[in-house]
Amino acid sequence: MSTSSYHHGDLKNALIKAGVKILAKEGVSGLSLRKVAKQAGVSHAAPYSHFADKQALIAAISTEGFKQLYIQIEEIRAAYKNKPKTLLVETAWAYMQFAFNEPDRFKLMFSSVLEKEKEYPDYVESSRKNFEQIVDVVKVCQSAGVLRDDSPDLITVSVWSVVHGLVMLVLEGQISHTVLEQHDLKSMLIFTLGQMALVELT
Amino acid sequence: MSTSSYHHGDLKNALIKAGVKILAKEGVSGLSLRKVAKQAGVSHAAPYSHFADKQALIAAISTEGFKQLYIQIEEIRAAYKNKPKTLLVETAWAYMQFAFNEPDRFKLMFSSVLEKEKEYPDYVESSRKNFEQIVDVVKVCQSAGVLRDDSPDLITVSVWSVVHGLVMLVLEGQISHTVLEQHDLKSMLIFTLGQMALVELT
DNA sequence: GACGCCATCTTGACATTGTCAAGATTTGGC
DNA sequence: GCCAAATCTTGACAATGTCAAGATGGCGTC
Repeated sequence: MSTSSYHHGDLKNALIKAGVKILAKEGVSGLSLRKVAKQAGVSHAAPYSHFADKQALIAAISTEGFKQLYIQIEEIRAAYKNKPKTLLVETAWAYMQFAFNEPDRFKLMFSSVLEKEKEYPDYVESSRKNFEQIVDVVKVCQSAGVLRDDSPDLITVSVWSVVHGLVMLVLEGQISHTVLEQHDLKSMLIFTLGQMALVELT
Repeated sequence: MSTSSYHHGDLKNALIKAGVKILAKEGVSGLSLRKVAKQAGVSHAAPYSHFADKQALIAAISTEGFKQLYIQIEEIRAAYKNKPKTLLVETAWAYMQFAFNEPDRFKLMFSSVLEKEKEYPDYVESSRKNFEQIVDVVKVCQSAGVLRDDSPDLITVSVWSVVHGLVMLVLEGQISHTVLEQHDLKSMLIFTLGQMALVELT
Protein backbone atom coordinates (compact mmCIF):
# COMPACT_ATOMS: atom_id res chain seq x y z
CA MET A 1 0.00 0.00 0.00
CA SER A 2 3.02 2.23 0.15
CA THR A 3 5.23 2.46 -2.91
CA SER A 4 2.91 2.13 -5.82
CA SER A 5 4.81 5.16 -7.09
CA TYR A 6 1.62 6.75 -8.27
CA HIS A 7 -0.88 6.57 -5.48
CA HIS A 8 0.96 7.68 -2.41
CA GLY A 9 -1.19 6.04 0.20
CA ASP A 10 -1.34 8.70 2.83
CA LEU A 11 -0.32 11.85 1.07
CA LYS A 12 -2.50 14.14 3.13
CA ASN A 13 -0.59 13.43 6.33
CA ALA A 14 2.70 13.33 4.48
CA LEU A 15 2.05 16.84 3.24
CA ILE A 16 1.24 18.08 6.71
CA LYS A 17 4.37 16.49 8.06
CA ALA A 18 6.43 17.99 5.24
CA GLY A 19 4.92 21.37 5.96
CA VAL A 20 5.86 21.15 9.62
CA LYS A 21 9.39 20.21 8.66
CA ILE A 22 9.82 23.08 6.23
CA LEU A 23 8.28 25.46 8.72
CA ALA A 24 10.87 24.45 11.28
CA LYS A 25 13.76 24.62 8.87
CA GLU A 26 12.96 27.65 6.71
CA GLY A 27 10.25 29.55 8.52
CA VAL A 28 6.95 30.87 7.27
CA SER A 29 8.43 32.61 4.27
CA GLY A 30 9.87 29.32 3.09
CA LEU A 31 6.60 27.47 3.25
CA SER A 32 5.28 26.96 -0.26
CA LEU A 33 2.91 24.38 -1.63
CA ARG A 34 5.44 23.36 -4.24
CA LYS A 35 8.19 22.78 -1.70
CA VAL A 36 5.84 20.78 0.45
CA ALA A 37 4.93 18.69 -2.57
CA LYS A 38 8.55 18.12 -3.51
CA GLN A 39 9.41 17.18 0.05
CA ALA A 40 6.65 14.59 -0.05
CA GLY A 41 7.90 13.32 -3.39
CA VAL A 42 4.89 14.26 -5.48
CA SER A 43 4.24 16.70 -8.29
CA HIS A 44 3.59 20.35 -7.63
CA ALA A 45 -0.16 20.17 -8.03
CA ALA A 46 -0.71 16.97 -6.09
CA PRO A 47 -1.64 18.80 -2.87
CA TYR A 48 -4.77 20.04 -4.57
CA SER A 49 -6.20 16.56 -4.35
CA HIS A 50 -6.26 16.95 -0.58
CA PHE A 51 -6.38 20.65 0.13
CA ALA A 52 -8.50 23.29 -1.53
CA ASP A 53 -5.70 25.80 -1.38
CA LYS A 54 -2.66 26.87 0.61
CA GLN A 55 -4.80 28.20 3.42
CA ALA A 56 -6.35 24.78 3.85
CA LEU A 57 -2.93 23.19 4.27
CA ILE A 58 -2.00 25.82 6.80
CA ALA A 59 -5.23 25.19 8.64
CA ALA A 60 -4.40 21.50 8.76
CA ILE A 61 -0.87 22.13 10.01
CA SER A 62 -2.28 24.42 12.67
CA THR A 63 -4.93 21.95 13.72
CA GLU A 64 -2.26 19.31 14.07
CA GLY A 65 -0.33 21.70 16.28
CA PHE A 66 -3.33 22.34 18.51
CA LYS A 67 -3.81 18.63 18.97
CA GLN A 68 -0.19 18.08 19.95
CA LEU A 69 -0.30 20.99 22.36
CA TYR A 70 -3.49 19.58 23.82
CA ILE A 71 -1.82 16.25 24.51
CA GLN A 72 1.21 17.85 26.11
CA ILE A 73 -0.95 19.89 28.43
CA GLU A 74 -3.08 16.89 29.27
CA GLU A 75 0.05 15.20 30.58
CA ILE A 76 0.78 18.19 32.75
CA ARG A 77 -2.77 18.16 34.02
CA ALA A 78 -2.43 14.53 35.00
CA ALA A 79 0.94 15.04 36.65
CA TYR A 80 -0.02 18.02 38.80
CA LYS A 81 -3.66 17.25 39.41
CA ASN A 82 -3.33 18.02 43.11
CA LYS A 83 -0.88 20.90 42.98
CA PRO A 84 -2.78 23.90 41.62
CA LYS A 85 0.07 26.37 41.77
CA THR A 86 2.45 24.03 39.99
CA LEU A 87 -0.30 23.09 37.57
CA LEU A 88 -0.82 26.71 36.58
CA VAL A 89 2.85 27.46 36.16
CA GLU A 90 3.70 24.29 34.30
CA THR A 91 0.72 24.59 31.98
CA ALA A 92 1.80 28.06 31.02
CA TRP A 93 5.40 26.92 30.75
CA ALA A 94 4.40 24.08 28.43
CA TYR A 95 2.56 26.58 26.29
CA MET A 96 5.66 28.74 26.17
CA GLN A 97 7.98 25.86 25.40
CA PHE A 98 5.76 24.71 22.57
CA ALA A 99 5.97 28.20 21.14
CA PHE A 100 9.75 28.36 21.35
CA ASN A 101 10.30 24.89 20.01
CA GLU A 102 8.48 25.71 16.81
CA PRO A 103 8.12 29.48 16.63
CA ASP A 104 6.86 29.62 13.09
CA ARG A 105 4.29 26.93 13.53
CA PHE A 106 3.09 28.59 16.70
CA LYS A 107 2.68 31.88 14.88
CA LEU A 108 0.80 30.17 12.08
CA MET A 109 -1.54 28.51 14.57
CA PHE A 110 -2.49 31.88 15.95
CA SER A 111 -2.55 33.81 12.71
CA SER A 112 -6.03 34.33 11.47
CA VAL A 113 -6.10 31.40 9.14
CA LEU A 114 -9.72 32.41 9.12
CA GLU A 115 -9.26 34.58 6.06
CA LYS A 116 -12.62 35.70 4.85
CA GLU A 117 -15.69 33.53 5.01
CA LYS A 118 -13.75 30.34 4.49
CA GLU A 119 -14.20 28.09 7.46
CA TYR A 120 -12.20 25.22 8.76
CA PRO A 121 -14.34 23.32 11.25
CA ASP A 122 -11.50 21.10 12.45
CA TYR A 123 -9.35 24.10 13.17
CA VAL A 124 -12.08 25.90 15.08
CA GLU A 125 -12.96 22.76 16.98
CA SER A 126 -9.41 21.97 18.08
CA SER A 127 -8.87 25.58 19.03
CA ARG A 128 -12.05 25.59 21.09
CA LYS A 129 -11.04 22.34 22.78
CA ASN A 130 -7.74 23.85 23.86
CA PHE A 131 -9.56 26.83 25.31
CA GLU A 132 -11.79 24.53 27.34
CA GLN A 133 -8.69 22.77 28.54
CA ILE A 134 -7.31 25.99 29.96
CA VAL A 135 -10.67 26.82 31.49
CA ASP A 136 -10.48 23.54 33.37
CA VAL A 137 -7.03 24.37 34.69
CA VAL A 138 -8.30 27.78 35.74
CA LYS A 139 -11.25 26.25 37.57
CA VAL A 140 -8.95 23.99 39.57
CA CYS A 141 -6.86 27.01 40.50
CA GLN A 142 -9.95 28.93 41.50
CA SER A 143 -11.15 26.16 43.79
CA ALA A 144 -7.76 26.11 45.42
CA GLY A 145 -7.72 29.85 45.93
CA VAL A 146 -4.84 30.36 43.54
CA LEU A 147 -6.90 32.45 41.15
CA ARG A 148 -9.71 34.89 41.84
CA ASP A 149 -13.16 33.34 42.05
CA ASP A 150 -14.75 35.09 39.13
CA SER A 151 -16.27 34.03 35.81
CA PRO A 152 -14.00 31.18 34.67
CA ASP A 153 -14.26 32.32 31.09
CA LEU A 154 -13.11 35.81 31.91
CA ILE A 155 -10.33 34.68 34.20
CA THR A 156 -9.19 32.26 31.52
CA VAL A 157 -9.11 35.02 28.94
CA SER A 158 -7.02 37.10 31.33
CA VAL A 159 -4.57 34.35 32.14
CA TRP A 160 -4.33 33.22 28.56
CA SER A 161 -3.78 36.80 27.48
CA VAL A 162 -0.77 37.34 29.73
CA VAL A 163 0.86 34.12 28.69
CA HIS A 164 0.09 34.50 25.02
CA GLY A 165 1.08 38.13 25.05
CA LEU A 166 4.39 37.47 26.72
CA VAL A 167 5.16 34.63 24.33
CA MET A 168 4.28 36.72 21.32
CA LEU A 169 6.24 39.76 22.38
CA VAL A 170 9.34 37.71 23.03
CA LEU A 171 8.88 35.65 19.89
CA GLU A 172 8.54 38.73 17.73
CA GLY A 173 11.55 40.38 19.27
CA GLN A 174 9.59 43.20 20.89
CA ILE A 175 11.05 42.83 24.35
CA SER A 176 14.21 44.88 24.49
CA HIS A 177 17.46 43.03 24.52
CA THR A 178 18.55 44.52 27.82
CA VAL A 179 15.45 43.26 29.59
CA LEU A 180 15.85 39.79 28.15
CA GLU A 181 19.45 39.62 29.29
CA GLN A 182 18.52 40.25 32.89
CA HIS A 183 15.71 37.73 33.25
CA ASP A 184 15.31 34.23 31.88
CA LEU A 185 12.07 33.29 30.25
CA LYS A 186 10.62 31.07 32.92
CA SER A 187 11.27 33.70 35.58
CA MET A 188 9.51 36.31 33.50
CA LEU A 189 6.63 33.94 32.93
CA ILE A 190 6.25 33.21 36.63
CA PHE A 191 6.57 36.86 37.53
CA THR A 192 3.93 37.83 35.00
CA LEU A 193 1.58 35.04 35.98
CA GLY A 194 2.22 35.97 39.59
CA GLN A 195 0.67 39.36 38.97
CA MET A 196 -2.64 37.59 38.51
CA ALA A 197 -2.40 34.96 41.18
CA LEU A 198 -3.68 35.39 44.71
CA VAL A 199 -0.69 33.57 46.16
CA GLU A 200 3.05 33.38 45.59
CA LEU A 201 3.78 31.08 42.67
CA THR A 202 7.27 30.11 43.71
CA MET B 1 8.14 70.25 -7.56
CA SER B 2 5.24 67.90 -7.83
CA THR B 3 4.10 66.90 -11.31
CA SER B 4 7.26 66.60 -13.30
CA SER B 5 5.78 63.22 -14.32
CA TYR B 6 9.13 61.56 -13.96
CA HIS B 7 10.57 62.49 -10.61
CA HIS B 8 7.79 62.07 -8.14
CA GLY B 9 9.04 64.41 -5.48
CA ASP B 10 8.27 62.49 -2.35
CA LEU B 11 7.81 58.96 -3.53
CA LYS B 12 9.13 57.35 -0.40
CA ASN B 13 6.33 58.70 1.75
CA ALA B 14 3.81 58.20 -1.02
CA LEU B 15 4.72 54.52 -1.10
CA ILE B 16 4.33 54.19 2.64
CA LYS B 17 0.97 55.91 2.48
CA ALA B 18 -0.10 53.69 -0.39
CA GLY B 19 0.98 50.66 1.57
CA VAL B 20 -1.07 51.71 4.57
CA LYS B 21 -4.08 52.22 2.33
CA ILE B 22 -3.79 48.84 0.66
CA LEU B 23 -3.22 47.20 4.02
CA ALA B 24 -6.46 48.68 5.28
CA LYS B 25 -8.43 47.78 2.19
CA GLU B 26 -7.08 44.37 1.20
CA GLY B 27 -5.17 43.11 4.19
CA VAL B 28 -1.69 41.68 4.44
CA SER B 29 -2.19 39.21 1.63
CA GLY B 30 -3.05 42.04 -0.72
CA LEU B 31 0.06 44.02 0.03
CA SER B 32 2.48 43.73 -2.88
CA LEU B 33 5.24 46.01 -3.99
CA ARG B 34 3.72 46.25 -7.45
CA LYS B 35 0.32 47.30 -6.15
CA VAL B 36 1.92 49.87 -3.92
CA ALA B 37 3.83 51.21 -6.90
CA LYS B 38 0.72 51.35 -9.07
CA GLN B 39 -1.21 53.07 -6.31
CA ALA B 40 1.50 55.71 -6.14
CA GLY B 41 1.45 56.07 -9.90
CA VAL B 42 4.94 54.81 -10.63
CA SER B 43 6.38 51.82 -12.39
CA HIS B 44 6.65 48.45 -10.70
CA ALA B 45 10.34 48.72 -9.91
CA ALA B 46 10.34 52.30 -8.72
CA PRO B 47 10.12 51.35 -5.04
CA TYR B 48 13.59 49.89 -5.28
CA SER B 49 14.99 53.38 -5.45
CA HIS B 50 13.81 53.91 -1.89
CA PHE B 51 13.57 50.50 -0.31
CA ALA B 52 16.03 47.64 -0.53
CA ASP B 53 13.24 45.09 -0.67
CA LYS B 54 9.69 44.40 0.43
CA GLN B 55 10.75 43.89 4.03
CA ALA B 56 12.21 47.38 4.08
CA LEU B 57 8.90 48.86 2.99
CA ILE B 58 7.10 46.87 5.64
CA ALA B 59 9.59 48.08 8.22
CA ALA B 60 8.90 51.65 7.16
CA ILE B 61 5.13 51.17 7.32
CA SER B 62 5.54 49.67 10.78
CA THR B 63 7.81 52.43 11.98
CA GLU B 64 5.27 54.96 10.80
CA GLY B 65 2.64 53.10 12.79
CA PHE B 66 4.73 53.14 15.94
CA LYS B 67 5.19 56.87 15.62
CA GLN B 68 1.47 57.47 15.21
CA LEU B 69 0.68 55.26 18.16
CA TYR B 70 3.28 57.12 20.17
CA ILE B 71 1.61 60.44 19.46
CA GLN B 72 -1.83 59.14 20.34
CA ILE B 73 -0.61 57.83 23.66
CA GLU B 74 1.25 61.05 24.39
CA GLU B 75 -2.07 62.86 24.14
CA ILE B 76 -3.57 60.46 26.64
CA ARG B 77 -0.62 60.97 28.94
CA ALA B 78 -1.12 64.71 28.84
CA ALA B 79 -4.86 64.46 29.38
CA TYR B 80 -4.76 62.14 32.39
CA LYS B 81 -1.49 63.18 33.94
CA ASN B 82 -3.04 63.32 37.40
CA LYS B 83 -5.42 60.39 37.20
CA PRO B 84 -3.29 57.23 37.30
CA LYS B 85 -6.15 54.76 37.10
CA THR B 86 -7.72 56.48 34.14
CA LEU B 87 -4.30 56.93 32.59
CA LEU B 88 -3.63 53.21 32.74
CA VAL B 89 -7.00 52.21 31.36
CA GLU B 90 -7.06 54.80 28.60
CA THR B 91 -3.53 54.08 27.50
CA ALA B 92 -4.37 50.42 27.12
CA TRP B 93 -7.64 51.31 25.44
CA ALA B 94 -5.83 53.54 22.96
CA TYR B 95 -3.49 50.66 22.19
CA MET B 96 -6.47 48.42 21.61
CA GLN B 97 -8.30 50.91 19.45
CA PHE B 98 -5.26 51.43 17.32
CA ALA B 99 -5.13 47.70 16.77
CA PHE B 100 -8.78 47.43 15.80
CA ASN B 101 -8.73 50.44 13.56
CA GLU B 102 -6.01 48.94 11.41
CA PRO B 103 -5.75 45.26 12.29
CA ASP B 104 -3.43 44.31 9.48
CA ARG B 105 -1.04 47.13 10.05
CA PHE B 106 -0.99 46.36 13.74
CA LYS B 107 -0.14 42.74 13.02
CA LEU B 108 2.61 43.81 10.66
CA MET B 109 4.09 46.12 13.27
CA PHE B 110 4.40 43.24 15.67
CA SER B 111 5.42 40.58 13.20
CA SER B 112 9.11 39.93 13.31
CA VAL B 113 10.01 42.20 10.47
CA LEU B 114 13.41 41.42 11.84
CA GLU B 115 13.88 38.54 9.45
CA LYS B 116 17.43 37.39 9.48
CA GLU B 117 20.31 39.64 10.33
CA LYS B 118 18.81 42.52 8.43
CA GLU B 119 18.35 45.42 10.73
CA TYR B 120 16.11 48.40 10.58
CA PRO B 121 17.42 50.95 13.07
CA ASP B 122 14.42 53.26 12.73
CA TYR B 123 12.05 50.41 13.43
CA VAL B 124 13.98 49.24 16.48
CA GLU B 125 14.31 52.79 17.75
CA SER B 126 10.63 53.67 17.42
CA SER B 127 9.68 50.36 19.00
CA ARG B 128 12.02 51.01 21.92
CA LYS B 129 10.65 54.51 22.33
CA ASN B 130 7.12 53.17 22.63
CA PHE B 131 8.26 50.71 25.27
CA GLU B 132 9.80 53.54 27.28
CA GLN B 133 6.57 55.40 26.96
CA ILE B 134 4.67 52.57 28.59
CA VAL B 135 7.32 52.28 31.27
CA ASP B 136 6.66 55.92 32.14
CA VAL B 137 2.95 55.29 32.44
CA VAL B 138 3.67 52.29 34.63
CA LYS B 139 5.92 54.34 36.89
CA VAL B 140 3.20 56.91 37.42
CA CYS B 141 0.81 54.13 38.34
CA GLN B 142 3.33 52.63 40.71
CA SER B 143 3.85 55.92 42.52
CA ALA B 144 0.10 56.22 42.93
CA GLY B 145 -0.24 52.72 44.30
CA VAL B 146 -2.21 51.52 41.29
CA LEU B 147 0.43 49.01 40.28
CA ARG B 148 2.77 46.94 42.39
CA ASP B 149 6.02 48.63 43.33
CA ASP B 150 8.40 46.28 41.59
CA SER B 151 10.96 46.57 38.80
CA PRO B 152 9.29 48.96 36.33
CA ASP B 153 10.63 46.98 33.40
CA LEU B 154 9.14 43.76 34.64
CA ILE B 155 5.81 45.29 35.56
CA THR B 156 5.71 46.94 32.16
CA VAL B 157 6.35 43.64 30.45
CA SER B 158 3.52 42.12 32.46
CA VAL B 159 1.05 44.87 31.74
CA TRP B 160 2.02 45.08 28.12
CA SER B 161 1.70 41.32 27.83
CA VAL B 162 -1.89 41.23 29.04
CA VAL B 163 -2.97 44.02 26.79
CA HIS B 164 -1.07 42.80 23.76
CA GLY B 165 -2.16 39.23 24.36
CA LEU B 166 -5.80 40.15 24.66
CA VAL B 167 -5.65 42.29 21.54
CA MET B 168 -3.92 39.56 19.57
CA LEU B 169 -6.25 36.80 20.65
CA VAL B 170 -9.32 38.81 19.76
CA LEU B 171 -7.78 40.06 16.53
CA GLU B 172 -6.90 36.56 15.42
CA GLY B 173 -10.30 35.21 16.26
CA GLN B 174 -9.10 32.97 19.06
CA ILE B 175 -11.58 34.11 21.66
CA SER B 176 -14.70 32.03 21.25
CA HIS B 177 -17.71 33.70 19.80
CA THR B 178 -19.86 33.02 22.83
CA VAL B 179 -17.43 34.79 25.14
CA LEU B 180 -17.21 37.78 22.84
CA GLU B 181 -20.97 38.09 22.67
CA GLN B 182 -21.28 38.40 26.42
CA HIS B 183 -18.64 41.04 27.03
CA ASP B 184 -17.67 44.09 25.07
CA LEU B 185 -14.03 44.75 24.39
CA LYS B 186 -13.45 47.59 26.77
CA SER B 187 -15.01 45.68 29.63
CA MET B 188 -12.78 42.72 28.93
CA LEU B 189 -9.77 44.99 28.77
CA ILE B 190 -10.59 46.63 32.09
CA PHE B 191 -11.32 43.29 33.71
CA THR B 192 -8.07 41.85 32.47
CA LEU B 193 -6.05 44.89 33.45
CA GLY B 194 -7.83 44.84 36.77
CA GLN B 195 -6.30 41.48 37.52
CA MET B 196 -2.96 43.21 37.74
CA ALA B 197 -3.94 46.39 39.47
CA LEU B 198 -3.91 46.89 43.22
CA VAL B 199 -7.13 48.87 43.14
CA GLU B 200 -10.47 48.78 41.36
CA LEU B 201 -10.14 50.26 37.88
CA THR B 202 -13.71 51.32 37.47
C1' DG C 1 -11.45 -12.54 -13.62
C1' DA C 2 -12.66 -8.50 -16.70
C1' DC C 3 -14.69 -3.82 -16.68
C1' DG C 4 -15.45 0.67 -15.48
C1' DC C 5 -15.84 4.34 -12.02
C1' DC C 6 -13.65 7.57 -9.32
C1' DA C 7 -10.18 9.21 -6.34
C1' DT C 8 -5.56 10.32 -6.90
C1' DC C 9 -1.65 12.08 -9.22
C1' DT C 10 0.97 14.40 -13.33
C1' DT C 11 1.73 17.73 -16.89
C1' DG C 12 1.27 22.01 -18.78
C1' DA C 13 -0.13 26.55 -18.61
C1' DC C 14 -1.10 31.25 -16.75
C1' DA C 15 -1.14 35.38 -13.77
C1' DT C 16 1.03 37.49 -9.88
C1' DT C 17 4.89 38.72 -7.57
C1' DG C 18 9.81 39.95 -5.82
C1' DT C 19 13.95 41.17 -7.68
C1' DC C 20 17.66 42.61 -10.70
C1' DA C 21 20.05 44.76 -14.75
C1' DA C 22 20.29 48.28 -18.24
C1' DG C 23 18.97 52.33 -19.73
C1' DA C 24 16.28 56.87 -19.68
C1' DT C 25 15.34 61.26 -17.31
C1' DT C 26 16.06 64.86 -13.97
C1' DT C 27 18.05 67.61 -10.55
C1' DG C 28 21.66 69.99 -8.24
C1' DG C 29 26.35 71.41 -7.78
C1' DC C 30 30.19 73.37 -10.14
C1' DG D 1 25.55 75.16 -19.08
C1' DC D 2 27.54 70.61 -18.04
C1' DC D 3 28.39 66.39 -15.40
C1' DA D 4 27.45 63.12 -11.79
C1' DA D 5 24.28 61.19 -8.83
C1' DA D 6 19.64 60.26 -7.76
C1' DT D 7 15.43 58.74 -9.49
C1' DC D 8 12.39 56.34 -12.45
C1' DT D 9 11.14 52.96 -16.54
C1' DT D 10 11.43 48.84 -19.23
C1' DG D 11 12.33 44.22 -19.75
C1' DA D 12 13.43 39.96 -18.02
C1' DC D 13 13.64 35.87 -14.85
C1' DA D 14 12.51 32.57 -11.25
C1' DA D 15 9.29 31.21 -7.71
C1' DT D 16 4.75 30.56 -6.61
C1' DG D 17 -0.56 29.64 -6.27
C1' DT D 18 -3.91 27.85 -8.98
C1' DC D 19 -6.56 25.61 -12.59
C1' DA D 20 -7.63 22.46 -16.57
C1' DA D 21 -6.85 18.12 -18.99
C1' DG D 22 -5.27 13.96 -18.98
C1' DA D 23 -2.89 9.70 -16.98
C1' DT D 24 -3.02 5.97 -13.50
C1' DG D 25 -4.68 2.47 -10.79
C1' DG D 26 -7.45 0.61 -6.77
C1' DC D 27 -11.95 -1.16 -5.88
C1' DG D 28 -16.40 -2.69 -6.24
C1' DT D 29 -19.70 -4.90 -9.66
C1' DC D 30 -20.98 -8.28 -12.75
